Amino acid sequence: MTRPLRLRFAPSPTGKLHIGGARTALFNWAYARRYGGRFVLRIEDTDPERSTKEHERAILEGLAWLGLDWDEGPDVGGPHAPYHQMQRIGRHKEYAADLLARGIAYRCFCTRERLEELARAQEAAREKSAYDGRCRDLAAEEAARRATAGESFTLRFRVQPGTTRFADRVRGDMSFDNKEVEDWVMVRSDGNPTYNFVVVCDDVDMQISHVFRGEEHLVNTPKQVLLYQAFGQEPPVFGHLPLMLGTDKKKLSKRTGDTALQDYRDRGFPRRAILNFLCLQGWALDGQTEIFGVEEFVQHFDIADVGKAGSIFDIEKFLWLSGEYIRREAPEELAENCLPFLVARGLTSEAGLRARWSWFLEVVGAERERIRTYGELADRAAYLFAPDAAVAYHDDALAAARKHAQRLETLRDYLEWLRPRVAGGVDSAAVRDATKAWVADRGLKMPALFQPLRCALTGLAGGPDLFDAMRWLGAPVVLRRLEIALERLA
RNA sequence: GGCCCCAUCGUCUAGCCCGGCCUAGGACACCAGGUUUUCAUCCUGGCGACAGGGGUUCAAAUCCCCUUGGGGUCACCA
Repeated sequence: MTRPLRLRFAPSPTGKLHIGGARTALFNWAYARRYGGRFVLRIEDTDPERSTKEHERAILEGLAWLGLDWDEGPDVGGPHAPYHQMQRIGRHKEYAADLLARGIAYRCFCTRERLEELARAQEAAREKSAYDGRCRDLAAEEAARRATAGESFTLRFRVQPGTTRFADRVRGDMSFDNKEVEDWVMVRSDGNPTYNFVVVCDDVDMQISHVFRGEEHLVNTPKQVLLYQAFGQEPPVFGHLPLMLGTDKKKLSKRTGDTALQDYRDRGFPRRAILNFLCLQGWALDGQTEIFGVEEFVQHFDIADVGKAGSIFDIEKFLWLSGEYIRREAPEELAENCLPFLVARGLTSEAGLRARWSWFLEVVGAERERIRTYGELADRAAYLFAPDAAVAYHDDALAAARKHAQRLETLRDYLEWLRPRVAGGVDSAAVRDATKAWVADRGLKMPALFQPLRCALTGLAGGPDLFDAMRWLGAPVVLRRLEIALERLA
Protein backbone atom coordinates (compact mmCIF):
# COMPACT_ATOMS: atom_id res chain seq x y z
CA MET A 1 0.00 0.00 0.00
CA THR A 2 2.91 2.33 -0.45
CA ARG A 3 2.18 3.10 -4.05
CA PRO A 4 1.82 6.73 -5.04
CA LEU A 5 -1.46 8.40 -4.23
CA ARG A 6 -3.44 8.94 -7.39
CA LEU A 7 -7.10 9.89 -7.56
CA ARG A 8 -9.32 10.63 -10.45
CA PHE A 9 -12.62 12.09 -11.45
CA ALA A 10 -14.06 10.46 -14.53
CA PRO A 11 -17.20 12.17 -15.78
CA SER A 12 -19.03 11.10 -18.88
CA PRO A 13 -19.77 13.99 -21.23
CA THR A 14 -23.35 12.93 -21.75
CA GLY A 15 -24.84 15.90 -19.93
CA LYS A 16 -24.08 18.85 -17.76
CA LEU A 17 -21.89 18.49 -14.71
CA HIS A 18 -24.21 17.19 -12.02
CA ILE A 19 -24.01 18.88 -8.66
CA GLY A 20 -23.43 15.46 -7.11
CA GLY A 21 -20.62 14.87 -9.57
CA ALA A 22 -19.14 18.18 -8.51
CA ARG A 23 -19.11 16.96 -4.91
CA THR A 24 -17.47 13.70 -5.96
CA ALA A 25 -14.82 15.68 -7.80
CA LEU A 26 -14.37 17.96 -4.80
CA PHE A 27 -13.82 15.07 -2.38
CA ASN A 28 -11.35 13.33 -4.67
CA TRP A 29 -9.54 16.56 -5.30
CA ALA A 30 -9.41 17.48 -1.61
CA TYR A 31 -8.05 14.07 -0.68
CA ALA A 32 -5.34 14.30 -3.31
CA ARG A 33 -4.44 17.82 -2.23
CA ARG A 34 -4.37 16.99 1.44
CA TYR A 35 -2.14 13.97 1.13
CA GLY A 36 0.04 15.16 -1.68
CA GLY A 37 -1.44 12.92 -4.35
CA ARG A 38 -2.18 13.54 -7.98
CA PHE A 39 -5.63 14.41 -9.23
CA VAL A 40 -6.45 13.06 -12.67
CA LEU A 41 -9.30 13.98 -14.93
CA ARG A 42 -10.44 11.39 -17.43
CA ILE A 43 -13.31 11.72 -19.84
CA GLU A 44 -15.48 8.62 -20.11
CA ASP A 45 -16.77 9.18 -23.59
CA THR A 46 -17.41 5.58 -24.52
CA ASP A 47 -21.07 6.22 -25.20
CA PRO A 48 -20.84 7.77 -28.66
CA GLU A 49 -24.61 8.14 -28.83
CA ARG A 50 -24.80 10.60 -25.99
CA SER A 51 -21.33 12.06 -25.58
CA THR A 52 -20.69 15.51 -26.97
CA LYS A 53 -17.75 17.88 -27.08
CA GLU A 54 -19.92 20.70 -25.78
CA HIS A 55 -20.71 18.76 -22.64
CA GLU A 56 -17.08 17.92 -22.21
CA ARG A 57 -16.07 21.55 -22.51
CA ALA A 58 -18.76 22.60 -20.08
CA ILE A 59 -17.66 20.01 -17.54
CA LEU A 60 -14.02 21.04 -17.68
CA GLU A 61 -15.03 24.66 -17.48
CA GLY A 62 -17.26 23.98 -14.50
CA LEU A 63 -14.56 22.15 -12.57
CA ALA A 64 -12.05 24.85 -13.36
CA TRP A 65 -14.50 27.51 -12.25
CA LEU A 66 -14.88 25.73 -8.93
CA GLY A 67 -11.13 25.79 -8.61
CA LEU A 68 -10.70 22.03 -8.71
CA ASP A 69 -7.52 21.93 -10.72
CA TRP A 70 -6.25 18.67 -12.12
CA ASP A 71 -2.68 17.54 -12.54
CA GLU A 72 -3.36 15.32 -15.53
CA GLY A 73 -6.21 15.48 -17.95
CA PRO A 74 -7.38 15.81 -21.52
CA ASP A 75 -6.34 19.42 -21.88
CA VAL A 76 -3.11 19.38 -19.90
CA GLY A 77 -1.90 15.92 -20.82
CA GLY A 78 0.27 13.85 -18.53
CA PRO A 79 2.31 10.68 -18.33
CA HIS A 80 -0.69 8.44 -18.86
CA ALA A 81 -2.20 10.16 -21.88
CA PRO A 82 -4.55 9.98 -23.59
CA TYR A 83 -7.19 11.02 -21.10
CA HIS A 84 -10.15 10.40 -23.35
CA GLN A 85 -11.39 6.90 -22.86
CA MET A 86 -12.26 6.48 -26.52
CA GLN A 87 -8.65 7.05 -27.46
CA ARG A 88 -7.57 4.24 -25.20
CA ILE A 89 -9.63 1.67 -27.00
CA GLY A 90 -6.51 -0.07 -28.32
CA ARG A 91 -5.44 -0.86 -24.78
CA HIS A 92 -8.92 -2.04 -23.87
CA LYS A 93 -8.88 -4.45 -26.77
CA GLU A 94 -5.50 -5.79 -25.74
CA TYR A 95 -6.81 -6.43 -22.27
CA ALA A 96 -9.93 -8.07 -23.69
CA ALA A 97 -7.95 -10.31 -26.03
CA ASP A 98 -5.74 -11.36 -23.18
CA LEU A 99 -8.71 -12.28 -21.02
CA LEU A 100 -10.29 -14.19 -23.90
CA ALA A 101 -7.08 -16.09 -24.58
CA ARG A 102 -6.83 -17.03 -20.93
CA GLY A 103 -10.41 -18.22 -20.84
CA ILE A 104 -11.38 -15.62 -18.26
CA ALA A 105 -13.63 -14.06 -20.84
CA TYR A 106 -15.72 -16.00 -23.33
CA ARG A 107 -17.69 -15.27 -26.46
CA CYS A 108 -21.44 -15.12 -26.09
CA PHE A 109 -23.50 -15.51 -29.22
CA CYS A 110 -26.86 -14.96 -27.59
CA THR A 111 -28.95 -12.43 -29.47
CA ARG A 112 -30.59 -9.47 -27.86
CA GLU A 113 -33.90 -11.08 -28.60
CA ARG A 114 -32.99 -14.20 -26.67
CA LEU A 115 -31.70 -12.12 -23.79
CA GLU A 116 -34.87 -10.09 -23.66
CA GLU A 117 -36.92 -13.23 -23.72
CA LEU A 118 -34.79 -14.68 -20.96
CA ALA A 119 -35.31 -11.58 -18.85
CA ARG A 120 -39.07 -11.77 -19.43
CA ALA A 121 -39.17 -15.43 -18.49
CA GLN A 122 -37.13 -14.83 -15.36
CA GLU A 123 -39.39 -12.03 -14.33
CA ALA A 124 -42.48 -14.14 -14.94
CA ALA A 125 -41.00 -16.94 -12.86
CA ARG A 126 -40.00 -14.34 -10.28
CA GLU A 127 -36.42 -15.47 -10.49
CA LYS A 128 -33.50 -13.13 -10.24
CA SER A 129 -32.60 -11.71 -13.60
CA ALA A 130 -29.16 -12.67 -14.77
CA TYR A 131 -27.49 -14.19 -17.77
CA ASP A 132 -28.09 -17.95 -17.73
CA GLY A 133 -24.65 -18.87 -19.01
CA ARG A 134 -25.73 -20.61 -22.20
CA CYS A 135 -22.52 -19.77 -24.06
CA ARG A 136 -20.29 -20.11 -21.07
CA ASP A 137 -19.15 -23.63 -21.86
CA LEU A 138 -19.02 -23.47 -25.61
CA ALA A 139 -15.92 -25.23 -26.91
CA ALA A 140 -13.23 -22.70 -27.69
CA GLU A 141 -12.78 -23.99 -31.24
CA GLU A 142 -16.46 -23.80 -31.98
CA ALA A 143 -16.70 -20.30 -30.60
CA ALA A 144 -13.72 -19.24 -32.67
CA ARG A 145 -15.21 -20.85 -35.77
CA ARG A 146 -18.57 -19.10 -35.35
CA ALA A 147 -16.84 -15.80 -34.77
CA THR A 148 -14.76 -16.24 -37.90
CA ALA A 149 -17.89 -17.11 -39.79
CA GLY A 150 -19.14 -13.65 -38.99
CA GLU A 151 -21.61 -14.42 -36.26
CA SER A 152 -21.85 -11.51 -33.89
CA PHE A 153 -20.91 -11.98 -30.27
CA THR A 154 -20.19 -10.19 -27.03
CA LEU A 155 -17.41 -10.95 -24.60
CA ARG A 156 -18.54 -11.94 -21.16
CA PHE A 157 -16.53 -12.19 -17.98
CA ARG A 158 -16.52 -15.68 -16.52
CA VAL A 159 -17.35 -15.24 -12.83
CA GLN A 160 -16.06 -18.11 -10.72
CA PRO A 161 -17.71 -19.26 -7.50
CA GLY A 162 -16.40 -17.62 -4.39
CA THR A 163 -16.60 -14.42 -2.44
CA THR A 164 -15.29 -11.07 -3.53
CA ARG A 165 -14.07 -8.66 -0.89
CA PHE A 166 -12.84 -5.14 -1.02
CA ALA A 167 -12.01 -2.28 1.31
CA ASP A 168 -14.39 0.64 1.37
CA ARG A 169 -13.17 3.55 3.43
CA VAL A 170 -16.69 4.90 3.85
CA ARG A 171 -18.69 1.74 4.47
CA GLY A 172 -16.12 -0.58 5.93
CA ASP A 173 -15.06 -3.88 4.41
CA MET A 174 -17.47 -5.20 1.85
CA SER A 175 -18.01 -8.71 0.61
CA PHE A 176 -20.23 -10.13 -2.09
CA ASP A 177 -21.07 -13.69 -2.94
CA ASN A 178 -20.03 -14.25 -6.55
CA LYS A 179 -23.33 -16.00 -7.12
CA GLU A 180 -24.80 -12.52 -7.15
CA VAL A 181 -22.43 -11.36 -9.84
CA GLU A 182 -23.54 -12.48 -13.26
CA ASP A 183 -21.34 -13.11 -16.27
CA TRP A 184 -21.49 -9.54 -17.42
CA VAL A 185 -20.76 -8.15 -20.85
CA MET A 186 -17.24 -6.74 -21.16
CA VAL A 187 -17.22 -6.05 -24.84
CA ARG A 188 -20.27 -5.30 -26.94
CA SER A 189 -21.08 -6.99 -30.20
CA ASP A 190 -19.85 -3.88 -32.05
CA GLY A 191 -16.47 -4.35 -30.45
CA ASN A 192 -16.77 -1.48 -27.98
CA PRO A 193 -16.01 -2.32 -24.40
CA THR A 194 -18.42 -1.46 -21.61
CA TYR A 195 -17.97 0.83 -18.66
CA ASN A 196 -17.18 -1.77 -16.01
CA PHE A 197 -14.42 -3.08 -18.20
CA VAL A 198 -12.77 0.09 -19.41
CA VAL A 199 -12.91 1.79 -16.07
CA VAL A 200 -10.69 -0.92 -14.64
CA CYS A 201 -8.35 -1.03 -17.63
CA ASP A 202 -7.84 2.70 -17.39
CA ASP A 203 -7.55 2.82 -13.63
CA VAL A 204 -4.93 0.09 -13.81
CA ASP A 205 -2.99 1.82 -16.56
CA MET A 206 -3.22 5.17 -14.82
CA GLN A 207 -2.25 3.55 -11.52
CA ILE A 208 -5.20 4.99 -9.69
CA SER A 209 -4.83 4.20 -6.00
CA HIS A 210 -8.12 5.51 -4.57
CA VAL A 211 -11.55 5.49 -6.13
CA PHE A 212 -14.14 7.69 -4.46
CA ARG A 213 -17.45 7.76 -6.26
CA GLY A 214 -21.20 7.72 -5.69
CA GLU A 215 -22.89 4.90 -3.88
CA GLU A 216 -24.73 3.86 -7.01
CA HIS A 217 -21.46 2.24 -8.07
CA LEU A 218 -21.25 0.05 -5.01
CA VAL A 219 -22.82 -2.98 -6.64
CA ASN A 220 -20.56 -2.67 -9.68
CA THR A 221 -17.52 -2.91 -7.53
CA PRO A 222 -17.32 -6.72 -7.23
CA LYS A 223 -17.25 -7.00 -11.01
CA GLN A 224 -14.40 -4.55 -11.10
CA VAL A 225 -12.50 -6.19 -8.28
CA LEU A 226 -12.74 -9.50 -10.09
CA LEU A 227 -11.20 -7.81 -13.07
CA TYR A 228 -8.30 -6.45 -11.02
CA GLN A 229 -7.70 -9.98 -9.81
CA ALA A 230 -7.81 -11.31 -13.36
CA PHE A 231 -5.19 -8.73 -14.31
CA GLY A 232 -3.12 -9.63 -11.29
CA GLN A 233 -3.40 -6.09 -10.00
CA GLU A 234 -4.09 -4.80 -6.55
CA PRO A 235 -7.47 -3.07 -6.47
CA PRO A 236 -7.59 0.55 -5.35
CA VAL A 237 -9.01 1.66 -2.04
CA PHE A 238 -12.66 2.38 -2.62
CA GLY A 239 -14.91 4.93 -0.97
CA HIS A 240 -18.55 5.06 -1.90
CA LEU A 241 -20.01 8.42 -1.09
CA PRO A 242 -23.57 8.72 0.14
CA LEU A 243 -26.03 9.91 -2.44
CA MET A 244 -27.35 13.43 -2.66
CA LEU A 245 -31.11 13.19 -2.51
CA GLY A 246 -33.99 15.29 -3.76
CA THR A 247 -36.82 16.36 -1.49
CA ASP A 248 -38.53 13.10 -2.42
CA LYS A 249 -35.62 11.29 -0.75
CA LYS A 250 -34.68 9.70 -4.06
CA LYS A 251 -31.47 10.23 -6.00
CA LEU A 252 -31.31 13.90 -6.92
CA SER A 253 -33.07 14.40 -10.22
CA LYS A 254 -34.63 17.20 -12.19
CA ARG A 255 -37.99 16.25 -10.76
CA THR A 256 -37.38 18.08 -7.53
CA GLY A 257 -34.99 20.86 -8.46
CA ASP A 258 -31.93 21.96 -10.31
CA THR A 259 -29.31 19.26 -10.65
CA ALA A 260 -26.58 20.87 -12.70
CA LEU A 261 -23.77 22.94 -11.28
CA GLN A 262 -24.46 25.36 -14.11
CA ASP A 263 -28.01 25.92 -12.86
CA TYR A 264 -26.64 27.25 -9.60
CA ARG A 265 -24.05 29.38 -11.34
CA ASP A 266 -26.80 30.83 -13.47
CA ARG A 267 -28.80 31.73 -10.42
CA GLY A 268 -25.81 33.55 -9.02
CA PHE A 269 -24.66 31.44 -6.13
CA PRO A 270 -21.13 32.53 -5.20
CA ARG A 271 -18.48 30.02 -6.07
CA ARG A 272 -17.25 29.68 -2.51
CA ALA A 273 -20.76 29.17 -1.22
CA ILE A 274 -21.27 26.29 -3.62
CA LEU A 275 -18.02 24.72 -2.58
CA ASN A 276 -18.82 25.21 1.10
CA PHE A 277 -22.27 23.71 0.72
CA LEU A 278 -20.93 20.72 -1.16
CA CYS A 279 -18.49 20.07 1.67
CA LEU A 280 -21.43 19.86 4.05
CA GLN A 281 -23.11 17.09 2.09
CA GLY A 282 -21.91 14.05 3.95
CA TRP A 283 -19.12 15.71 5.87
CA ALA A 284 -18.79 18.20 8.70
CA LEU A 285 -15.81 20.17 9.91
CA ASP A 286 -16.43 19.96 13.65
CA GLY A 287 -20.17 19.85 14.02
CA GLN A 288 -20.17 23.54 14.92
CA THR A 289 -18.66 25.50 12.09
CA GLU A 290 -20.85 25.82 9.04
CA ILE A 291 -18.93 28.42 7.13
CA PHE A 292 -15.43 27.55 6.04
CA GLY A 293 -13.29 27.76 2.98
CA VAL A 294 -12.01 25.08 0.71
CA GLU A 295 -8.52 25.58 2.17
CA GLU A 296 -9.80 24.52 5.54
CA PHE A 297 -11.63 21.63 3.95
CA VAL A 298 -8.46 20.35 2.35
CA GLN A 299 -6.68 20.69 5.65
CA HIS A 300 -9.20 18.55 7.51
CA PHE A 301 -10.86 16.27 5.00
CA ASP A 302 -10.57 12.55 5.38
CA ILE A 303 -12.58 10.01 3.45
CA ALA A 304 -13.10 7.99 6.63
CA ASP A 305 -15.07 10.87 8.13
CA VAL A 306 -17.65 10.87 5.37
CA GLY A 307 -21.10 9.84 6.55
CA LYS A 308 -22.88 6.80 5.21
CA ALA A 309 -26.42 8.10 4.97
CA GLY A 310 -27.70 9.98 1.97
CA SER A 311 -28.47 13.66 2.41
CA ILE A 312 -31.36 15.65 1.11
CA PHE A 313 -30.23 18.66 -0.85
CA ASP A 314 -31.69 21.47 1.23
CA ILE A 315 -31.99 24.47 -1.02
CA GLU A 316 -33.10 26.71 1.86
CA LYS A 317 -29.91 26.11 3.76
CA PHE A 318 -27.94 26.54 0.56
CA LEU A 319 -29.59 29.89 -0.01
CA TRP A 320 -28.83 30.95 3.55
CA LEU A 321 -25.20 29.97 3.15
CA SER A 322 -25.06 31.82 -0.13
CA GLY A 323 -26.44 34.92 1.57
CA GLU A 324 -23.75 34.66 4.22
CA TYR A 325 -21.08 34.78 1.54
CA ILE A 326 -22.76 37.68 -0.18
CA ARG A 327 -22.92 39.70 3.02
CA ARG A 328 -19.21 39.16 3.45
CA GLU A 329 -18.42 40.70 0.10
CA ALA A 330 -17.36 44.33 -0.13
CA PRO A 331 -19.76 46.48 -2.17
CA GLU A 332 -17.24 46.87 -4.96
CA GLU A 333 -16.76 43.12 -5.27
CA LEU A 334 -20.45 42.41 -4.94
CA ALA A 335 -21.27 44.99 -7.60
CA GLU A 336 -18.87 43.35 -10.02
CA ASN A 337 -20.39 39.97 -9.32
CA CYS A 338 -23.97 41.17 -9.73
CA LEU A 339 -23.37 43.16 -12.87
CA PRO A 340 -23.62 40.27 -15.32
CA PHE A 341 -26.90 39.18 -13.81
CA LEU A 342 -28.51 42.58 -14.34
CA VAL A 343 -27.27 42.58 -17.90
CA ALA A 344 -28.49 39.03 -18.48
CA ARG A 345 -31.88 40.10 -17.19
CA GLY A 346 -31.93 42.85 -19.79
CA LEU A 347 -32.28 45.59 -17.20
CA THR A 348 -29.32 47.58 -18.41
CA SER A 349 -26.00 47.27 -20.18
CA GLU A 350 -22.60 46.92 -18.68
CA ALA A 351 -21.59 50.30 -20.04
CA GLY A 352 -24.74 51.85 -18.66
CA LEU A 353 -23.91 50.56 -15.22
CA ARG A 354 -20.27 51.54 -15.35
CA ALA A 355 -21.25 55.02 -16.36
CA ARG A 356 -22.86 55.48 -12.96
CA TRP A 357 -20.81 53.07 -10.95
CA SER A 358 -20.93 54.95 -7.65
CA TRP A 359 -24.71 55.03 -7.92
CA PHE A 360 -24.71 51.27 -8.48
CA LEU A 361 -22.34 50.72 -5.57
CA GLU A 362 -24.72 52.50 -3.30
CA VAL A 363 -27.67 50.43 -4.47
CA VAL A 364 -25.73 47.21 -4.06
CA GLY A 365 -24.52 48.22 -0.63
CA ALA A 366 -28.07 48.90 0.47
CA GLU A 367 -29.55 45.72 -0.96
CA ARG A 368 -26.79 43.43 0.17
CA GLU A 369 -28.54 42.21 3.28
CA ARG A 370 -31.62 41.30 1.31
CA ILE A 371 -30.18 39.12 -1.41
CA ARG A 372 -28.97 35.55 -1.18
CA THR A 373 -27.70 35.19 -4.72
CA TYR A 374 -26.35 37.62 -7.30
CA GLY A 375 -29.39 36.87 -9.38
CA GLU A 376 -31.68 38.10 -6.63
CA LEU A 377 -30.23 41.58 -6.94
CA ALA A 378 -31.72 41.70 -10.40
CA ASP A 379 -35.14 41.00 -8.89
CA ARG A 380 -34.75 43.58 -6.17
CA ALA A 381 -33.29 46.33 -8.32
CA ALA A 382 -35.47 45.86 -11.36
CA TYR A 383 -37.68 48.80 -10.37
CA LEU A 384 -34.74 51.14 -10.75
CA PHE A 385 -34.58 50.37 -14.44
CA ALA A 386 -38.25 49.92 -15.24
CA PRO A 387 -40.23 52.44 -17.30
CA ASP A 388 -42.24 54.55 -14.87
CA ALA A 389 -45.57 53.27 -16.10
CA ALA A 390 -44.46 49.66 -16.02
CA VAL A 391 -43.11 49.27 -12.51
CA ALA A 392 -44.27 45.86 -11.38
CA TYR A 393 -46.50 46.20 -8.34
CA HIS A 394 -46.06 43.01 -6.36
CA ASP A 395 -49.09 41.56 -4.64
CA ASP A 396 -47.89 42.12 -1.11
CA ALA A 397 -46.90 45.72 -1.87
CA LEU A 398 -50.27 46.35 -3.44
CA ALA A 399 -52.07 44.79 -0.50
CA ALA A 400 -50.11 46.91 1.95
CA ALA A 401 -50.88 50.07 -0.01
CA ARG A 402 -54.56 49.30 -0.41
CA LYS A 403 -54.97 48.74 3.31
CA HIS A 404 -55.11 52.49 3.66
CA ALA A 405 -58.44 53.93 2.62
CA GLN A 406 -57.05 57.44 2.41
CA ARG A 407 -54.09 56.45 0.27
CA LEU A 408 -55.00 58.50 -2.80
CA GLU A 409 -55.69 61.64 -0.87
CA THR A 410 -52.54 61.20 1.19
CA LEU A 411 -50.43 60.51 -1.86
CA ARG A 412 -51.91 63.45 -3.80
CA ASP A 413 -51.25 65.86 -0.95
CA TYR A 414 -47.82 64.45 -0.40
CA LEU A 415 -46.99 64.78 -4.08
CA GLU A 416 -47.88 68.46 -4.11
CA TRP A 417 -46.02 69.02 -0.88
CA LEU A 418 -42.99 67.14 -2.18
CA ARG A 419 -42.77 68.72 -5.62
CA PRO A 420 -41.12 72.01 -4.58
CA ARG A 421 -38.93 70.26 -2.02
CA VAL A 422 -37.16 68.12 -4.60
CA ALA A 423 -36.99 70.72 -7.31
CA GLY A 424 -33.25 70.99 -6.84
CA GLY A 425 -32.72 67.24 -6.49
CA VAL A 426 -33.38 64.77 -3.72
CA ASP A 427 -31.60 65.34 -0.43
CA SER A 428 -32.46 62.08 1.34
CA ALA A 429 -31.84 63.22 4.87
CA ALA A 430 -33.73 66.48 4.49
CA VAL A 431 -36.71 64.91 2.75
CA ARG A 432 -36.80 62.12 5.28
CA ASP A 433 -36.96 64.47 8.26
CA ALA A 434 -39.44 66.78 6.61
CA THR A 435 -41.63 63.89 5.56
CA LYS A 436 -41.78 62.49 9.07
CA ALA A 437 -42.80 65.88 10.34
CA TRP A 438 -45.41 66.13 7.57
CA VAL A 439 -46.88 62.76 8.57
CA ALA A 440 -46.95 63.75 12.22
CA ASP A 441 -48.56 67.11 11.46
CA ARG A 442 -51.38 65.42 9.62
CA GLY A 443 -51.92 63.06 12.51
CA LEU A 444 -51.18 60.02 10.37
CA LYS A 445 -49.43 56.80 11.27
CA MET A 446 -46.18 56.28 9.41
CA PRO A 447 -47.39 53.32 7.34
CA ALA A 448 -50.32 55.30 6.02
CA LEU A 449 -47.90 57.21 3.85
CA PHE A 450 -44.95 54.89 3.59
CA GLN A 451 -46.75 51.82 2.33
CA PRO A 452 -48.53 53.47 -0.59
CA LEU A 453 -45.43 55.51 -1.27
CA ARG A 454 -43.16 52.49 -1.39
CA CYS A 455 -45.52 50.71 -3.69
CA ALA A 456 -45.72 53.74 -5.95
CA LEU A 457 -41.96 54.14 -6.21
CA THR A 458 -40.70 50.57 -6.14
CA GLY A 459 -43.65 48.22 -6.41
CA LEU A 460 -42.16 46.23 -3.55
CA ALA A 461 -43.36 45.66 -0.01
CA GLY A 462 -39.93 46.08 1.50
CA GLY A 463 -36.57 47.48 0.65
CA PRO A 464 -33.92 49.97 1.63
CA ASP A 465 -34.66 53.39 3.03
CA LEU A 466 -37.31 54.99 0.88
CA PHE A 467 -35.58 58.33 0.72
CA ASP A 468 -32.41 56.74 -0.52
CA ALA A 469 -34.52 55.08 -3.16
CA MET A 470 -35.89 58.51 -4.06
CA ARG A 471 -32.41 59.83 -4.57
CA TRP A 472 -31.45 56.85 -6.72
CA LEU A 473 -34.54 57.33 -8.82
CA GLY A 474 -34.17 61.10 -9.10
CA ALA A 475 -36.84 63.75 -8.56
CA PRO A 476 -38.50 63.65 -12.00
CA VAL A 477 -38.97 59.88 -11.80
CA VAL A 478 -40.27 60.05 -8.26
CA LEU A 479 -42.84 62.69 -9.17
CA ARG A 480 -43.93 60.86 -12.28
CA ARG A 481 -44.31 57.55 -10.45
CA LEU A 482 -46.41 59.26 -7.82
CA GLU A 483 -48.68 60.72 -10.48
CA ILE A 484 -49.03 57.34 -12.11
CA ALA A 485 -49.69 55.68 -8.76
CA LEU A 486 -52.64 57.99 -8.20
CA GLU A 487 -54.31 56.02 -10.97
CA ARG A 488 -52.81 52.61 -10.42
CA LEU A 489 -53.64 52.54 -6.73
CA ALA A 490 -57.22 53.71 -7.22
C1' G B 1 -38.85 -9.36 -5.94
C1' G B 2 -33.13 -10.83 -5.40
C1' C B 3 -28.73 -8.61 -3.73
C1' C B 4 -26.54 -4.46 -1.36
C1' C B 5 -26.44 0.08 1.55
C1' C B 6 -28.48 3.22 5.26
C1' A B 7 -31.26 4.93 9.98
C1' U B 8 -29.84 11.22 15.84
C1' C B 9 -34.61 17.36 15.67
C1' G B 10 -38.90 18.80 9.37
C1' U B 11 -33.62 19.39 6.89
C1' C B 12 -27.85 19.32 7.11
C1' U B 13 -25.22 17.28 11.04
C1' A B 14 -21.80 16.57 16.05
C1' G B 15 -21.56 12.57 19.35
C1' C B 16 -21.00 6.28 17.69
C1' C B 17 -15.17 3.22 15.78
C1' C B 18 -12.26 3.62 21.65
C1' G B 19 -19.95 2.50 26.06
C1' G B 20 -20.30 6.67 31.40
C1' C B 21 -18.46 13.93 30.80
C1' C B 22 -25.44 13.46 26.53
C1' U B 23 -31.20 15.85 31.45
C1' A B 24 -27.99 14.54 23.09
C1' G B 25 -24.48 20.00 20.90
C1' G B 26 -24.49 23.28 16.42
C1' A B 27 -26.78 25.14 11.83
C1' C B 28 -31.05 25.89 8.32
C1' A B 29 -36.24 26.28 8.54
C1' C B 30 -40.24 27.51 11.80
C1' C B 31 -42.49 30.36 16.09
C1' A B 32 -42.16 34.56 19.71
C1' G B 33 -39.84 39.09 21.27
C1' G B 34 -36.30 43.37 20.50
C1' U B 35 -34.26 47.07 16.80
C1' U B 36 -36.45 49.57 12.08
C1' U B 37 -40.56 54.01 7.82
C1' U B 38 -41.12 48.64 5.40
C1' C B 39 -38.58 44.19 4.02
C1' A B 40 -34.13 42.26 5.33
C1' U B 41 -29.90 42.15 8.39
C1' C B 42 -28.70 41.83 13.49
C1' C B 43 -29.73 40.30 18.78
C1' U B 44 -32.59 37.28 22.46
C1' G B 45 -35.66 33.24 23.52
C1' G B 46 -38.63 28.94 22.05
C1' C B 47 -40.24 24.46 19.46
C1' G B 48 -37.83 20.08 18.02
C1' A B 49 -34.50 13.81 17.42
C1' C B 50 -31.30 8.87 19.41
C1' A B 51 -37.30 4.41 14.22
C1' G B 52 -39.33 -0.02 17.33
C1' G B 53 -38.21 -4.45 20.11
C1' G B 54 -34.91 -7.67 22.31
C1' G B 55 -30.21 -8.61 24.32
C1' U B 56 -24.77 -7.63 26.48
C1' U B 57 -23.30 -4.37 30.65
C1' C B 58 -23.06 -1.53 37.04
C1' A B 59 -24.04 1.79 32.71
C1' A B 60 -26.01 2.07 25.51
C1' A B 61 -27.48 7.29 20.96
C1' U B 62 -22.88 4.56 21.26
C1' C B 63 -21.74 -2.92 21.03
C1' C B 64 -24.87 -7.44 19.08
C1' C B 65 -29.53 -9.52 16.97
C1' C B 66 -34.39 -9.03 14.96
C1' U B 67 -38.32 -6.01 13.03
C1' U B 68 -39.81 -1.74 10.53
C1' G B 69 -38.79 2.14 7.30
C1' G B 70 -35.99 4.50 3.39
C1' G B 71 -32.58 4.20 -0.60
C1' G B 72 -29.36 2.00 -4.45
C1' U B 73 -28.90 -1.66 -8.14
C1' C B 74 -30.39 -5.52 -11.17
C1' A B 75 -28.45 -2.84 -19.66
C1' C B 76 -24.54 -4.91 -25.36
C1' C B 77 -25.61 3.51 -20.09
C1' A B 78 -21.92 5.54 -17.32
